[in-house]
Amino acid sequence: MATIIDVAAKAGVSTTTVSRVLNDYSPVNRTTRNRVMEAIEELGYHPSSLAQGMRTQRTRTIGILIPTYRNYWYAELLNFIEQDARAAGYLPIVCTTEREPGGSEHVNTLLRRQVDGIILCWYHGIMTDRKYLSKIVRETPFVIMDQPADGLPVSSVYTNGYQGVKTLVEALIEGGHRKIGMIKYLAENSTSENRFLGYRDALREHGIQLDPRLIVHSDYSTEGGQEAASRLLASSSPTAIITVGDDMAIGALRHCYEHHIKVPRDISISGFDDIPIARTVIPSLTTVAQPIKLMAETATRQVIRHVEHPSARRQEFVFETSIVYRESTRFLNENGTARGRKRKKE
Amino acid sequence: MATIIDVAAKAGVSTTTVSRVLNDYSPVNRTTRNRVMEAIEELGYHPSSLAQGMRTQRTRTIGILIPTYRNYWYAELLNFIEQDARAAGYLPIVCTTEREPGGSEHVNTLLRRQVDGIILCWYHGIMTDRKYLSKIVRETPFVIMDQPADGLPVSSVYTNGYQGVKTLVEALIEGGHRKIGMIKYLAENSTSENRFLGYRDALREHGIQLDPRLIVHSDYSTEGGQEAASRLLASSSPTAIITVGDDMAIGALRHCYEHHIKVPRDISISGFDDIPIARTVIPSLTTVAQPIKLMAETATRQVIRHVEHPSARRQEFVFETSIVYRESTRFLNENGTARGRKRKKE
DNA sequence: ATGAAAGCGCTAACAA
DNA sequence: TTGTTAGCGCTTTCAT
Repeated sequence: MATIIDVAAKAGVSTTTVSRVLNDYSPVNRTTRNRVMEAIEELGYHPSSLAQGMRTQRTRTIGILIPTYRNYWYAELLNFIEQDARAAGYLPIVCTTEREPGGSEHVNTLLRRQVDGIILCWYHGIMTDRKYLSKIVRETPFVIMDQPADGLPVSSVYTNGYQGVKTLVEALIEGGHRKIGMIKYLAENSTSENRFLGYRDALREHGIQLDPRLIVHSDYSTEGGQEAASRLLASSSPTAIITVGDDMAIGALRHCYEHHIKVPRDISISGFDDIPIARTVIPSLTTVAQPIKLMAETATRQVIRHVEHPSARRQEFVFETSIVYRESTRFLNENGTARGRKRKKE
Repeated sequence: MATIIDVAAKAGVSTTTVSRVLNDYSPVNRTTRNRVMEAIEELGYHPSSLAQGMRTQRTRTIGILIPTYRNYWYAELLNFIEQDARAAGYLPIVCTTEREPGGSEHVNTLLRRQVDGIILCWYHGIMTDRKYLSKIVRETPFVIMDQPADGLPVSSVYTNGYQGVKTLVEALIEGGHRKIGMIKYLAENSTSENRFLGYRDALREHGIQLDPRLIVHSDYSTEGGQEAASRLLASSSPTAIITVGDDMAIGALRHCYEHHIKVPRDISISGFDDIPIARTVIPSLTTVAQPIKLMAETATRQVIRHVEHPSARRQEFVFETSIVYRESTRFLNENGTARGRKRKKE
């Protein structure tokens, strides 16, 4: 690979001048500039990001920590983050934490690479080492997604899952459902837990007793959802099942199909996230949608802002959800049907 | 961030010694080593990959070029590649090319970052600039996935899609299907085209005339598949539809559902890839499976091999597919049913 | 067993 | 408008 020295030699100027042309600052004579440009062209020269990073102490990379690529929600998120980061001249470097839930290992990997900032999609088990985390966030701009910052001096971007699920469950109750099953994730995962609390409070406010047999745990996977639905239906007979993730809901659809339980005739099913395939599965999935594009944009913009203005105020961004009613749910009475019809639907 | 100088100062040794401890070469006195380790620990020191990369001209990163994250096949691939790369001490850096099909822009981005090697998932439109590509592959280890190297001095990893589709179509024909629709991608995309040729030859060898109304084009997306199915069924009435990608097949399932065409009773549908959700969709999808884990492993191993042994011979790895029969296809006669039953099934 | 010093490719004071 | 020079943090001869 050609270096700046080669270019300088070829153009008959100093490396400084080449650098000036490259970075387009301070006046450079037109003819000199042209000579340099030509040399760059001919040599197929591209400045080394490594050397630039060493010198400027800025790499124009941001690290992204997600649990896995194998989840439409994160795929979608990455898609938008990459788009926005690129537009701002940054390159995202992604680490998945699925296999090493500790996470601090990955943060180190990113830090060693001198990433300028990190977007952390929290997850159960990850970064439980708060002492470590609270030290790191002082040195590197951080944005936490999916969870509140919880005292850490970082910006955070997440959704009001509590209200989303609560609204959905209220609609189901008003639609005549009383026995509503819940497939959730571990209580330690506050994202899942908040969604669960929305479910609990909706029931409570409608005077419905919480039935432990209607609550089962699972991971966020399709297989997990399928298996959880089987457990749920073995021990109780809900008229509706809600889940804290679309993948699990899709798994539940599959379980019902295999056991000749018609959705939504025999049972209503809903998810959370509104991943792209939610509208394609059969039947299409009622779900609580997060404004993912906006969230990605906010997180990216925010982390870059902190990089470029270290003293910028840390902020918390909480987005509201919207319920998307599709084929997988139905209301059991006139009232519910009527209310359902009034809602956003497709 | 603490530097090696800070560590050296704290431990009362030279930076050379610290480096020796870090890289674990040449004898270092036990007590000295311990002092250094302590200093490293106390300072929370991690060597800068940037500085290491500058000095050694090796960054232990590999660049991955894929069209998009929003496709289960690539998500799956990334998952395995990351796993294998990490195990070998390399960090993958992913660029998606969806929005800039030219691709060379992205290769430059990666090259500037001094990636040690690149895994390129070819795609229609990407890297049509062969002159550029043929220059680059001489400087940086490359592995091309999904396509043959086609004269370029690089290793390649792909599947015999021709044979996979041919076998599937033959089974369908023997199962009584005569009018078989095909949803493919552009002819310029050799991956899609090879799969198409398998279809064409299977028909030809069974004396079935190729009917242009049975062949429609689409992108690799779910929406595209849905829309393509609608076009296909508007102009002809196949008893089966095969596609060159699972996403498109899932879209086709959706189209049929919306138009009360029962799968597989009224029409059989199949995909290609065997993405994880193929077994979950309703009905579950018959598809041509690629040995993705093995392919990811091979590509990763191969690119690292070229990095570490520049003179290593370039190789071509062609994998065979296997047909996974699921619920979305049926045979129209005894013969087909019998043959179908004998096949790998789940 | 340890250290001094050069240099990887670039940028930014400072000088001219 | 252009060039000289120092130095970012590390590794690696070459001495000692």
